Amino acid sequence: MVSIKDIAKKAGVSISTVSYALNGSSKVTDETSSKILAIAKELNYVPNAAARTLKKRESRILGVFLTDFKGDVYGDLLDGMKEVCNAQGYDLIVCSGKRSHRMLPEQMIDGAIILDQTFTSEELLTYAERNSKIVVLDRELDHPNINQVLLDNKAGATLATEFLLEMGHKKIYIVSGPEGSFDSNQRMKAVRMVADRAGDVEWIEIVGNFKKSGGERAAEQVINEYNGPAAVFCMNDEMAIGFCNRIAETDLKVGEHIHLIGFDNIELTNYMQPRLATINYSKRKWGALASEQLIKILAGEQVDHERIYVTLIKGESVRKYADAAKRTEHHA
Amino acid sequence: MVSIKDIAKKAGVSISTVSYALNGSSKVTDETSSKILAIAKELNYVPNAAARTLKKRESRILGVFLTDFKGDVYGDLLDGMKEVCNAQGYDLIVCSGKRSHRMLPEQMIDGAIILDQTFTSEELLTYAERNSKIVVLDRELDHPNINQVLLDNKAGATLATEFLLEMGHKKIYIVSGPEGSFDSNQRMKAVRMVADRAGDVEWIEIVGNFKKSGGERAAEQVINEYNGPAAVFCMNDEMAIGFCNRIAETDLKVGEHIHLIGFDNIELTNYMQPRLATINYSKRKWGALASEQLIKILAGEQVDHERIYVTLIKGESVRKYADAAKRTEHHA
DNA sequence: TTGTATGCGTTATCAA
DNA sequence: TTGATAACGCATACAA
Repeated sequence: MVSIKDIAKKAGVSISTVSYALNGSSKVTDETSSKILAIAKELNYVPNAAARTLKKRESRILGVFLTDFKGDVYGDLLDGMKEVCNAQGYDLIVCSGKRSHRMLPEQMIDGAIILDQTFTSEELLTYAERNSKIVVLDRELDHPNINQVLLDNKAGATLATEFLLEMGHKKIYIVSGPEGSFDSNQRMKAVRMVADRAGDVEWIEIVGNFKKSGGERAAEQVINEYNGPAAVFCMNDEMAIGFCNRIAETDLKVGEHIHLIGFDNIELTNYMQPRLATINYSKRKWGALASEQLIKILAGEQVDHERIYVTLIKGESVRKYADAAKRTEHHA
Repeated sequence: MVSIKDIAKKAGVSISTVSYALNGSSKVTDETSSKILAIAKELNYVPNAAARTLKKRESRILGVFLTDFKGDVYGDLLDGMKEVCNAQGYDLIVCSGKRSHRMLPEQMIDGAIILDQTFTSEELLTYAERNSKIVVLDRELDHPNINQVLLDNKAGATLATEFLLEMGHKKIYIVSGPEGSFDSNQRMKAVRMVADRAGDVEWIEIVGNFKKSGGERAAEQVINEYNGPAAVFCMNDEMAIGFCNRIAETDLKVGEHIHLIGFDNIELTNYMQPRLATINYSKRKWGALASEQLIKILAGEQVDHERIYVTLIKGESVRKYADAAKRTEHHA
């Protein structure tokens, strides 16, 4: 490993001069500076990140933590984050798994964006209390060192539920996320509100897990209880896909007997037959905003919580109850 | 920030005793050790990663570099890597983009797995020469500090091409990856070999880019030149999807007029209508093996290059030429 | 068993 | 404009 000490020796100057030259300080003559730079290049000098981080007490690296690497949501989200980070002179690293948590308190990274169920809120608050800067995308958390950039879950769930009602459906299954999921709870509240206000709606909650398996299990129940067209709101697209997979093994048809809407508008929904109705939002914008907020906190700026707006995407996976009933009759 | 110095002060011992105690050395009495541990906990002590890395000259972090975060291939691959890394006491971070390259030479990470076109081979060789440990998944590179874990591209392309031939196709379009892509070049060689051996086969190369847009552009050309059933080998599934999307806007039908096979067996292909024929391999195993190799190199072990085996997945996107011709006739 | 002292590679303060 | 020197937090050889 070649260090500034080696350069200093070869150049016949002190290490501080080398440091200045390498960092482009104007305190050093152009002549010595260029000599030093030449030698640095010749020796293939590369600064040591650990030493720099130790001394400067910052790494210029931000970390984003994901529950797992498998999610279909992440591509654009991470791209949005990276773009902003890089533009602001930060690197972005993606981490997953419990043992990676340490990077935050150990100050390997300057701040973290959390979309990760393996962090408890207590854990995050502890880190925040010790002065870690954090942006959360998957929970509400109140702390001066924590900022929230959340999906407008209530608006999304309201849009989805109202869409089902508008299409004349009276029996609605809700497939939720895992117990304790913030997104799921928010969405459930909105569903309840809309359904209760509508009056003559029967709605049945099925606890899911935001994974395909949850959708499959929910489908199982819906199939068993089937006695006429039913509407289903899967609280994310991945479960909706699992749901469809299980339905495809039966005589029931999505968009005819089962009317299905998801949440997230992941790319795969474009290729489903029929096209899945779902809730859309800009993943890229979400990521970009999260990074912006984190960088602002790091700069000591005061920032408010942010919200990501959502829209309804209609798809043939949901059709009118009347039509559906007729078709079913016809079919029977 | 609380450091071992603070603990030492509070415990009335020296910093070295604290360091020993924290690292579970047997050199220190259980009594003092537990006292120190208690104080450490009380003060919320967390070791500083930069200092530890600087001193120990290793970070216990491995990095995987991806061309971008959007790829559909990555979920299981990264999971496989993470599993092995964590089991061996390493953390895994995922990086993308040119500015993240520095993490390798700056020794923020102990080693790197490369699946990233933004690295040139010269760059990687330079790092290897300076003693960075590297595993490449997307090119051949010969250096004591570099190991290869490559897909069996030739086998995959051979399987794909032979399948098209077996199904009676005589006109085959090949949609390649971007200029200079190792995977693409390997696959092309195999295609050439198989096609030339078969004799009466017309094959047309279309330069692609491994992205949807490349598939769309290729479809454009195939549509324009269409004069009867044609077979198409897109060198990855993503291009095959773009291809399908463009075809869907015409009267042509995949599996009837256009016979399409991809490469990668990404999840989305399960949901395509008709199901895309493609080449499959275990992404999880690929990732796991890459991590294993890297960790072995780091441990100073001598390792040989590895190969990931592939299999053919038949799908209704490719049907027999005879049938197809008949159907086309019927259709006309 | 514990303490002293040194160095990892940087940055940055203060003198020269 | 440059140099000597002191940190940053930790691990460890060596002394006590």
